[in-house]
Amino acid sequence: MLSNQELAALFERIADLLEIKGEVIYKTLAYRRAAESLRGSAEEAALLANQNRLLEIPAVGKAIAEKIQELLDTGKLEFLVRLEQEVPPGLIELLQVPDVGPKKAALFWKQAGITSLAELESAARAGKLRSLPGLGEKSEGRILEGLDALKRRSSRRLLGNVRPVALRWLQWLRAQPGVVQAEAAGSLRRWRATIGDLDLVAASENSSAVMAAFTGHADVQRVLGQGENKSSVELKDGLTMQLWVQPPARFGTLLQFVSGSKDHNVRLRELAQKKGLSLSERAITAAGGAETLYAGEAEVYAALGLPWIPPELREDRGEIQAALENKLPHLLETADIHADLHTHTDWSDGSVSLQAMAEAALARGYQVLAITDHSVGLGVANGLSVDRLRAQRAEMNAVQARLGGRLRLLQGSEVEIHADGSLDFPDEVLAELDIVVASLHSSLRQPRAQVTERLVRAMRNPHVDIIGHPSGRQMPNREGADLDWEAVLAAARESGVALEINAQPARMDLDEIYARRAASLGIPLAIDTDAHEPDQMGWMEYGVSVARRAWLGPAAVLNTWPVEQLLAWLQRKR
DNA sequence: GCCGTTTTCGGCCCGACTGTTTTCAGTCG
Repeated sequence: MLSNQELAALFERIADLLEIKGEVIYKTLAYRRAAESLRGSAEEAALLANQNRLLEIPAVGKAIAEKIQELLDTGKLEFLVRLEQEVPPGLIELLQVPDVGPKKAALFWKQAGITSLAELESAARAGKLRSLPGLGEKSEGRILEGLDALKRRSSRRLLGNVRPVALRWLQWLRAQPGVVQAEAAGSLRRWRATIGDLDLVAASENSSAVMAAFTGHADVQRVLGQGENKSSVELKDGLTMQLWVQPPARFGTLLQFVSGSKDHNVRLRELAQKKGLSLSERAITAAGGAETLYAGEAEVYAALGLPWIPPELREDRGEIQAALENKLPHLLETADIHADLHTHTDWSDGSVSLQAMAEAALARGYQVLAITDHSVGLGVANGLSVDRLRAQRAEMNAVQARLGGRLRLLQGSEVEIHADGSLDFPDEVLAELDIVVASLHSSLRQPRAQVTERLVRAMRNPHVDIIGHPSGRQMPNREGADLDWEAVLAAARESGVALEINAQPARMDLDEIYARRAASLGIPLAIDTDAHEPDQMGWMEYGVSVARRAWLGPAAVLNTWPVEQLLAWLQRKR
């Protein structure tokens, strides 16, 4: 059974091959849009196909729907098989090289017989590229540098790793002479879980001085490009970074443009066009050619008849339509959170005492803290036996007595879900706890039916309150379990269990797609840091960002609820 | 290939930067 992600990858592949083949650009664009739309859809195409509803997927029309159906029915696609006979699939990897696009890939193939990265590299080293039409020595050199960069470059990086770097650069940028204003934009501003390049924007009347300081910065390894409005560098650790500069009067359109996403911007520009306007990073231009400049981003949206759209929503997942109808959601904010329901102490694999975690929660202004150390089955994490669990309750009571009414402690467990779906503690032990988070940590690679049934069985245990990091993914390397999400969500709704948005930057699990779908089904969500030390409680903002990208407001999230309501919910099945 | 109260046919975002091309094509975001 092909997942939406797998289908999307196949349509991207088709788009790449068509582009190299020289197909009209709008056809390849249609495949890419369909792929992106599948990625953003929580409803599995397989399910929609059964209900004859494939055409409901945005950007999927008759031709692509038929191809999805064929892929689901047969696991193959005749159209793609033929395409791969026409265009060598090895050419697709050439597109990863900076400065190599479909036209050059086709040129290398047709005029030099190159069909792989290895062949491209040996041709470049032998000086055979410079004689191709439209290329010279410099192009050949850039391609060699690009091949090197490709080897150094790891995949996308975690938001949690890049964000601190970005904030330091922003501080540096704001301190440069002539810089009036600066922001981090791009996927960082949209809080995507992973980041490719880092995009910074600045307002200045003296862009060349700012650009010179940027490209001359001590951390820069290599300058990839330098102009008046835009420069691009590779840092010593391999991260690539862009800086865009416009005068302060144009900062609004610049910030809007660089924040993306690309698809959001395309939609916005189409909307502008319908109004007879042309939107760019420099201005909004009327049909007659008269420019209007915008210093602020909200005014750009206003000029198009829209309320300001929070960056987290700018993924072309219906936000422009919602804005047009004045139906944008009121989004959750970190300040709405006053509980963390999944944390660890030195009773298991956390690094500090229960008392220290409680103080950290107080320092954040929380009203509720759940301590959920691991259960005995997770031996590597020093999981608690039943005896130790009961001993921990005694310590918790003592700490609670010292805290008085300032913070409500909940004794919980992050209880292992065994490979068969049974739990690591017997029911009578779970019944003693204030809160139970059940999680998968092992045997994540079980077949779909098995791992789904396992999770469903755990949810049906009447003592389970929350499913922790439901997919089990760990970015960038470990994929989540191959779950049948519709079955998981149906079981969650039926059993009254909440699903976690785990805020660890490497997890961010549920992701925004399934969090949005879960909330639309009325399933409560819990945003938890899974902190193993006090500082990690600061990860809450990453969890909140997932919720915002999922269009969630405070009401959808357990840890914003008034304490009495939360406690009542925890008692719901007892 | 998709899509539509300005269209079921004829559109489909816009500009910066680079290299090679003497006026522009390719790539990128």
